[in-house]
Amino acid sequence: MCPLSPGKRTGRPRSAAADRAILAATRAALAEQGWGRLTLGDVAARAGVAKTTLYRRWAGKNELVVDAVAALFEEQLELPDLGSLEADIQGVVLRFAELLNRPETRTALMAVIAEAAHDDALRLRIREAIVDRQKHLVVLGRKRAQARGEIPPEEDGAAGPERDNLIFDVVAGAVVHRVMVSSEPVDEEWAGRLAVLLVVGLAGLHTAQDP
Amino acid sequence: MCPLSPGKRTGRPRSAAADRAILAATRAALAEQGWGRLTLGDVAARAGVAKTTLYRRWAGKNELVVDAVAALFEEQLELPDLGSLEADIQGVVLRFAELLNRPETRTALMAVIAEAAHDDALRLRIREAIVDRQKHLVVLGRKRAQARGEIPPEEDGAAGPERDNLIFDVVAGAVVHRVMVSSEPVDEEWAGRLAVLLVVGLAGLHTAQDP
Amino acid sequence: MCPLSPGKRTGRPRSAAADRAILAATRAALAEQGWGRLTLGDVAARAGVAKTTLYRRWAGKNELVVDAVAALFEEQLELPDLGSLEADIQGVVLRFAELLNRPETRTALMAVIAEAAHDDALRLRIREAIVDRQKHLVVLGRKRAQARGEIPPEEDGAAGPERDNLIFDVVAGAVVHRVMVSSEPVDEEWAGRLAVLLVVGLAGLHTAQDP
Amino acid sequence: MCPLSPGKRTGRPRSAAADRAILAATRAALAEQGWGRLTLGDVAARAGVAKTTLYRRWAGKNELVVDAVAALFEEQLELPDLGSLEADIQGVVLRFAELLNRPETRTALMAVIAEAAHDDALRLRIREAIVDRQKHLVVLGRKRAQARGEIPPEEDGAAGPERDNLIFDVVAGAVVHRVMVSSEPVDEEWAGRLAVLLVVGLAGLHTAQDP
DNA sequence: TGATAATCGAGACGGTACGTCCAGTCTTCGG
DNA sequence: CCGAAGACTGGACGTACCGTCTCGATTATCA
Repeated sequence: MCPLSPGKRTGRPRSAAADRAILAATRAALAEQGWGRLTLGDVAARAGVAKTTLYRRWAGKNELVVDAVAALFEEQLELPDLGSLEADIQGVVLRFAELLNRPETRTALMAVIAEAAHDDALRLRIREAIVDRQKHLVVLGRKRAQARGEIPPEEDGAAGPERDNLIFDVVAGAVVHRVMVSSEPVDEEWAGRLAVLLVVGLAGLHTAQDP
Repeated sequence: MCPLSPGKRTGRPRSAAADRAILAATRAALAEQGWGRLTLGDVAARAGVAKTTLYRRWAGKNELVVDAVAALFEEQLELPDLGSLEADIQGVVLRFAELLNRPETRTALMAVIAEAAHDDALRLRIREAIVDRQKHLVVLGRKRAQARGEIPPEEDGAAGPERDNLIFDVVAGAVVHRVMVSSEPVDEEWAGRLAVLLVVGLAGLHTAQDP
Repeated sequence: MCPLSPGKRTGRPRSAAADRAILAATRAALAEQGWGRLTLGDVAARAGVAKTTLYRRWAGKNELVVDAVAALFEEQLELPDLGSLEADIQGVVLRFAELLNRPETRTALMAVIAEAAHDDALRLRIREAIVDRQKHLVVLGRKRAQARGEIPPEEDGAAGPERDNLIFDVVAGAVVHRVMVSSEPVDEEWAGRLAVLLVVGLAGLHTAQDP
Repeated sequence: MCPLSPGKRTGRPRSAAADRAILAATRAALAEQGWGRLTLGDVAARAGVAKTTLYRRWAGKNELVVDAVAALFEEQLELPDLGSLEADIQGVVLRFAELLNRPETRTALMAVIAEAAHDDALRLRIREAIVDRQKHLVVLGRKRAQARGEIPPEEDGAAGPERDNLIFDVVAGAVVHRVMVSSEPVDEEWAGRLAVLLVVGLAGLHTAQDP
């Protein structure tokens, strides 16, 4: 997630403040203009930095924006323990939606995902910086539910992780789609319905798979 | 889904052939170059049309691409009648995933959604041209299932449409997320699991709501 | 100087009013925008006429403007008989300068001359429509002066017409240069000095040629 | 006569070579294509320079062409010392006519003058870059003639400069008119006649003014 | 009284150039 | 060596006109 490796040790050292200013400026510009109108010249100007400095540290728009966005996800997402699987899901859905409604995240996340559609390296970078952190929450939630006895303990085999992935895609996908495409609010009611759907459906998956 | 409204009746009428050629050229260019390298000049040249003609009908890249992609959804997305709700869902999921794996759709859809994050008019256009058509499938699927007796008939109230919207966001969101973010294949097995999750979870929603 | 030949006799006849409106609109637009920003679309709009109508009658910008300008010179220039060659010259210089100070003439005349720099047909058209009419004044003025006995009568040979041409170029050229390039006023004083210069110089030419 | 003022001192300095290449390319393109077909894109390409560079230094076609042509006047127009006022005038007239017969000058000079008819800034630029240099020749010629005793020494008052201006407008105007409008050759004979007219007329002006 | 024919308005069409903007690189100065 | 400033090439942008065309609607003369 860091800029291009500095590597050398002689000469004037790079300003760490500049790095922070650039990333902040990137987020601000992105929120205002969107990906398509985001210009590196504008970012540099906002950060009070020369374009040269910017290009010395990042290879291009994509890399810069991914780094800028990754910081947003760094500490925002954690799984609250609300006593039941259904409540936990509802809680994390609400948190995630809240994150997606902040204009900087809203624009930035979709922009990098879109750009990743034809850029494998960028996709990998997104996975490491953002997605894997989220996916971890699913595993954690499942383990808690198993500990509570809400769902049966892990059977050995590929079915478990596959189920985790399905849950992850459903939760993240549904929230993103609701917010970005349907552009309707993710409130407690909607989140509750999604949670019910998942908990009940998840039980159905278990019985369907190992009868 | 159509270009900017003509509205008048005098003067030389717009060539319908040009419309078709432009949309086809847009899809071809999109598949070859990707969103970032797509130039309207190139599209015009491929379509054998002047740039002016293109700008006379669409306000910009985004609007053009939405219309170009919408046509794909029109012809590709229909609900197969496979005998059961679960099979129907599985079928439409597979079709949708196939559509999302085409390079033109893959690249275009996410890019316009990202751009729509800060452009209300574009979001509206996407909704009309693409999303509403997809949502119609959900309604159709529910009615078929009710006719088959798989789910209880419509109760009056807001709960029905809300449930449709939830289903829609879950199906579309999960497929998009699986393909674009997790970048893992949507095969029959995954689609089957998602279908089970939904059918079972949907039943749970009914019992949870009107016990 | 007229529009393209109609030639036929059946069908709807061309509107004579349109012709006048177009020429007037051309002069107006030319005065406001200058040659470089003069657009035929604008002329058509001002004249309340379709572009088609305009192109049906004139082959292009040049032809249209020459015709539009020629009308200005049609009846504006005549030689006042003020009793002496010097006074006549002063008078015609003042009239010509006044014509050149009207914004429509100012812009239009120079524009067509400039365009004629690389268009022989246009130069010919200008000569016939505008220049020859002016040159006639020189001949007329000389004859009057000879009748008054101010200058010796015509000797046979090429020297006479050559001298007329010189006078013509000097008078017309000096006025145009004063107005357009030096952009200083052509007042009675300046016109008077030019007249003296010419009358005295002209006498010098006679004695220099036939001693 | 120079491009837009730079003013600052930091950053990469402007390439002087680019300036020369652009002006040369402008003259070449002008000679080949004429004013109407002169394209700034073409000029840039000929000069091996990006269009941006061109627009960074000149505000438009007119300004660029004025500067490009001004260089020609700089090197071509000087006053030969041929021993007498009459011979000097004849000489400079022939040189000026030769300059006006070059296709690049012919086309360019009239076009910018025409455009200046409704553009004060452009008129000023022409004056500074071209006209004042020519006018200087008149002053120089008069001083030489006074030194030779051909015309009386300067009397104090406004009459002197006014007379210079008259001479200037007559010489420049007559030559331009002969070449551009009458389109007849400026040969030694014609130039000689003009010189006689001026020298004799000039003397007449002196006696008419201070008898 | 129609038929025929050229006109009219409106405005879309293929083109060409425009002048602007941005990406990414390079060059200079100063710290 | 770093950083700010800013000029550089290159290429797409969206706009403006050009001169042509295709319409439907007039308006004349000829049959």
